[in-house]
Amino acid sequence: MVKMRDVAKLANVSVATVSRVLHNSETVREATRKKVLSVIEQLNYQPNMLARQFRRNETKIILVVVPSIMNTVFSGIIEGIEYEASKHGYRVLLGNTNRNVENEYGLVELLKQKQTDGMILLSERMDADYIKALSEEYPLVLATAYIEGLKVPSVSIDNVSSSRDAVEHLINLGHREIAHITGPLQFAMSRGRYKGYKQALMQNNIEVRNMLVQEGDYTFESGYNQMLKIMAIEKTPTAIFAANDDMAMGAIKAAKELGHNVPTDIAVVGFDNIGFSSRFDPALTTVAQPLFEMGQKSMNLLLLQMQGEPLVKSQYVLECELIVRDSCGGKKKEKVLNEKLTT
Amino acid sequence: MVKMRDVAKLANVSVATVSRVLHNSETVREATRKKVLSVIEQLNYQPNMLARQFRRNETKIILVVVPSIMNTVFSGIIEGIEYEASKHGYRVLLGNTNRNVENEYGLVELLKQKQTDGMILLSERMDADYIKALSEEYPLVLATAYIEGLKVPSVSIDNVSSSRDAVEHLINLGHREIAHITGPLQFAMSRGRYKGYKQALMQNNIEVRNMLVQEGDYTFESGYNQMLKIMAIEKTPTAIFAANDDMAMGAIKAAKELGHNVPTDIAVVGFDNIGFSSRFDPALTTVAQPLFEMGQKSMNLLLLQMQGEPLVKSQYVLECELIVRDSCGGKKKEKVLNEKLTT
DNA sequence: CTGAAAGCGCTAACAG
DNA sequence: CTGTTAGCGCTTTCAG
Repeated sequence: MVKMRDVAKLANVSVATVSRVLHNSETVREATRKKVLSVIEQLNYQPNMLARQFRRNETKIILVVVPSIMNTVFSGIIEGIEYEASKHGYRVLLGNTNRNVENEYGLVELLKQKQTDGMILLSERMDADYIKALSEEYPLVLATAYIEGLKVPSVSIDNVSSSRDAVEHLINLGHREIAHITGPLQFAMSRGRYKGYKQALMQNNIEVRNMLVQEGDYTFESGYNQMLKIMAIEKTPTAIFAANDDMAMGAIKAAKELGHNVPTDIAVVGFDNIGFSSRFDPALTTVAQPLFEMGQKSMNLLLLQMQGEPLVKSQYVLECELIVRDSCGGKKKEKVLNEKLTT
Repeated sequence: MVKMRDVAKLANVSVATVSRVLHNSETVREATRKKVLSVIEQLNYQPNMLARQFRRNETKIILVVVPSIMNTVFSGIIEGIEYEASKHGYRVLLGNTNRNVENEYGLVELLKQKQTDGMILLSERMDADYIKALSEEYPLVLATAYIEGLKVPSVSIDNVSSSRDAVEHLINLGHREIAHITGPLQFAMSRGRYKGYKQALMQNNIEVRNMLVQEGDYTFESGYNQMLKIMAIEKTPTAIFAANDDMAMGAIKAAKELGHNVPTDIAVVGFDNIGFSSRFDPALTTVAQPLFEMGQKSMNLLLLQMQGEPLVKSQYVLECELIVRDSCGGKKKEKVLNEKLTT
């Protein structure tokens, strides 16, 4: 392996000069720089990054911890992170936890051992106090997840108000019997979306009926199953608000199987605007999170920390947008495929 | 930052001994080991991995280059890779290229600069000769992709025979007018699947009609558009074989919009068995790749290379399986949700 | 503008 | 079984 010494020797300069050339230091005579560069080319010299990282004690790599890589919500955020990171000379690597906390703790080691300069967490499985402590010692940002009460730098959405908006849309369409399929209620996110649902009903003087609220686990199957349960009760609802798109689609599948038409018999609204929601039949009305922007914001927050800046504001909440498609009957059936679809 | 010297000093031993304890060397007296370990705990010592990596010239990290993270095919393979990697003390990091060759070349730098011990490529965008040269110098495995003629270690499926099987299934159901929506034909994968389609027809004395073959680009939209084209020709087909599930679903959407029923009017078969294929309406008949196994195999091939073993066999082709669901009418409509769905 | 030299923290001979 | 010590390749003062 050709190293800096070899370059220096052949170029008749010192290793220090080679190093300077490599870092575009201003204090190198043009002729010297040219000579060094040509020798670098000639020898096909590649700096040993391990040595550099060791010496500088930084890697220029940031780690994004994802609970699952096959989820368009995460990939959307990651795109924003990558965009912003590359602008600032950082490389993004992903650590997949497969929704396993153990793996999450394992990846944190990379941070502690300085193998990555900073970390963005796209989940909230780890112990809150642990995360808090970690964030005091290392550059860390929570995206989507947000720990109530803890001042850990984070970027999230307002689950409550965006759910409220979604449900209000249904109310405005004339629905009064609206069911809700929640996510697991141990997650703040699920509770937030549930809360928004209740607020919308209450603000419109609609009674919240417990029977109409069923807890799913964010999977398609749970949406399907909870929908069957909901449709088995005496006074069936005319609309469903599911806490995510997967469950919304499961619910629609169940409704169809029971012989109901969506949206004419039952209107459905989801949450997340996953890639498939526009392709589903019927195309799903859903709440879109500003994923790219969340990624950017997270990365910026992380950069500030890595630069040692004091964070004036460390918790950001971004706006969601309700995407009205066919599943809620809120707009006339029109030609599909007229919006940009992501795969 | 507490370092080995600090531990050594407090434990009254040399740094060498601390290092030995850290590496479970047998040649340390139990008492000494205990003492060192307790001091490590007491000081909350974390070895500086950058130093270790630099010194040992290895990172124990392998990099998986993915063209897109929101693709269940890739995530399936990655799971297999991770499973096998962790068994052998390696950590897996993902590099997302967003289907951009530039990014791919950029990630290769990590390998060249020794920031990762090996690399698994889940794509084939880079120049074949470049990959070949790279693989001669560094541990490298191609998964799914496979470069015709080049002896780069790879794990793939037989696109030709698995497509042939899929199309033969349609033929066995009585179809003789079978259309094919291909992927971009500059990819060997697309050509392979196309070839399998033709072989199936020819082996059954069915004429291959050019009009029935349309080139898509693996997106849902292209499946939709090509299907519209296909259904516009005079003698419309009774079955469609799409080169992937996304296009198959797009085709089904088009068929539905044209007033055709799937599968009674038109049977559809896809390829990949992506997560959504079982949830689609109708559930999609498709070719499942042995993703997990492919991941395992790739990682094993990589491990052999990293251990400097000579590869006796470097190219592996694994078997696919045809999953018969509702979209081809090949089995009676039955209760859904009876198979394990992945999200 | 350039060179000499001192390490960064750890590992691995080698010597005891 | 344990300690001493020489670097790994690079960056970065400090002199010149």
